[in-house]
Amino acid sequence: MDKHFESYFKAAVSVDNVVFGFDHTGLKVLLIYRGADPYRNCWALPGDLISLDTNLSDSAEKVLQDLTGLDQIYMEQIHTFGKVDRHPYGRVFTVAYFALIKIEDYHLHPSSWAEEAAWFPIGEIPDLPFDHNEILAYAKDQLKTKIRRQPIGFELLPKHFTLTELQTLYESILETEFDVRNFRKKILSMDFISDTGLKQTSVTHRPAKLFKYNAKKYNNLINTGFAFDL
Amino acid sequence: MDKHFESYFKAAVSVDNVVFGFDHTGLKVLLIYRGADPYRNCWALPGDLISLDTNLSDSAEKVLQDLTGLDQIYMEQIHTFGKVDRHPYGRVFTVAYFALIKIEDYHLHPSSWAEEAAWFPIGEIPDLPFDHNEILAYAKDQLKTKIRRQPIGFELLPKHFTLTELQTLYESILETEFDVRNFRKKILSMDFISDTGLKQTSVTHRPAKLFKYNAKKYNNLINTGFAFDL
DNA sequence: GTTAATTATTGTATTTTTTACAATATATTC
DNA sequence: GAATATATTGTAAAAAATACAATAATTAAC
Repeated sequence: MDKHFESYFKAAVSVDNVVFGFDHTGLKVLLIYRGADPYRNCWALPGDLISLDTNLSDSAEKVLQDLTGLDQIYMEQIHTFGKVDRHPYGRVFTVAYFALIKIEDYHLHPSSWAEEAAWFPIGEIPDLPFDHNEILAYAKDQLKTKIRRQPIGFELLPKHFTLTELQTLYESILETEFDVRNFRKKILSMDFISDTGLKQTSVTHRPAKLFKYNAKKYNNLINTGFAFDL
Repeated sequence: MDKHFESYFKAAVSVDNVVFGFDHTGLKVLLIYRGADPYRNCWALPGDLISLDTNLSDSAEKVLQDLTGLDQIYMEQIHTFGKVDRHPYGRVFTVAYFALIKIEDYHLHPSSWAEEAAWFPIGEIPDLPFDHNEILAYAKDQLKTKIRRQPIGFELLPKHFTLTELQTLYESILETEFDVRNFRKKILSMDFISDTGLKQTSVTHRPAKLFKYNAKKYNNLINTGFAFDL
């Protein structure tokens, strides 16, 4: 390698995950309380510097795995942020991912770099270090766009869910309202949500039917030119 | 800074641009003939390592500016590629952008790192170094998705264009066909393509009306909830 | 066990959008 | 002016989106 190249190999790259969860109170983001410098003792997005011997996507998955202990999580790269001064220790580019998890599956697994982890309602995010507020805003925007065109909303719900829960999810994320009858007609006509035959229990009113998302049926559909759109 | 961090600051980051152009023969990509190692004397995507003192987006714009001499080009970050072994000189992450340019505005401005630059039809791309074929495939896919939902097709056409040219552009990129009457009805009903009052000259048949894209009208529309969709 | 309270479920008519389809118009060249 | 080439336009049918409210199933309270 030419001597000329050396000056370029002085950057670091990190991954930052925007982990979304959802419950009856609305959309939530998982933040960690930093236990190490820089910005020790701040709430921040879970993220980490990438080791030179780890692939980019593996790094993002590892951060999430360490944090949640969960496997097979829906994850997608959204954007890379690279302003010169975004990190106090030097030139650090960060690749942001968003992840969708079923909040009920989550149990606290703070990593070496996190003293604590907690869900924050999307409307009550504190000031975050680095450019994490910007990253989060970008991720929220992407989620809104993506959830309308791809069947990823189900990643945020329990395996079995009611149509009311599904509608509430969409209304909450898209910040809009749907007519109950029309929403159900549309969702069911897509034919990849199937009735489980089960019903809610322990509710104090008429129990709703439980449905599940059928990924196989969806995949068959898109091969025939179908496009999910809400 | 803790000694612990030093091992992370040994990566480089580059930008690679997928520059699309369009003429009556179809969609094209701008490749450069590398004049420097590694992969000297290969056709490749135009790109460059990022200096530590340059913002990410500025780097991407500079590569394009050096190459084309053009300003105010439509550009968008698409994805970051970071496999461990993608670069022979060390750990290099690359942030890919796509750019859309009006092919007629382009005049050759090879940079220090490019001996030559040329348009390649999208169907006749040679084997490229690094993971550039993968990046290009990703970019093409993104273009297909994006061009249906945002009025970016106009970035590839001359300022004044005929509806036939516009239709051919969409048919070519989306690899589909539209009915002439329905296409025109739909486009014109959107009301942000305006008749210039001009007509084609030097054609050997009935000359077509020339239209132009009205970005101001489009921006007004989206503020009223309108969503472009083709 | 009847009533109240709470949420779940379902249908239809109207409007809007999409689709399918072919004849006429305007220019040039010979 | 006849031939050639592309541009331009309308209408009917089908499909999708919208607007709108009454009935059903469960638990809790009495």
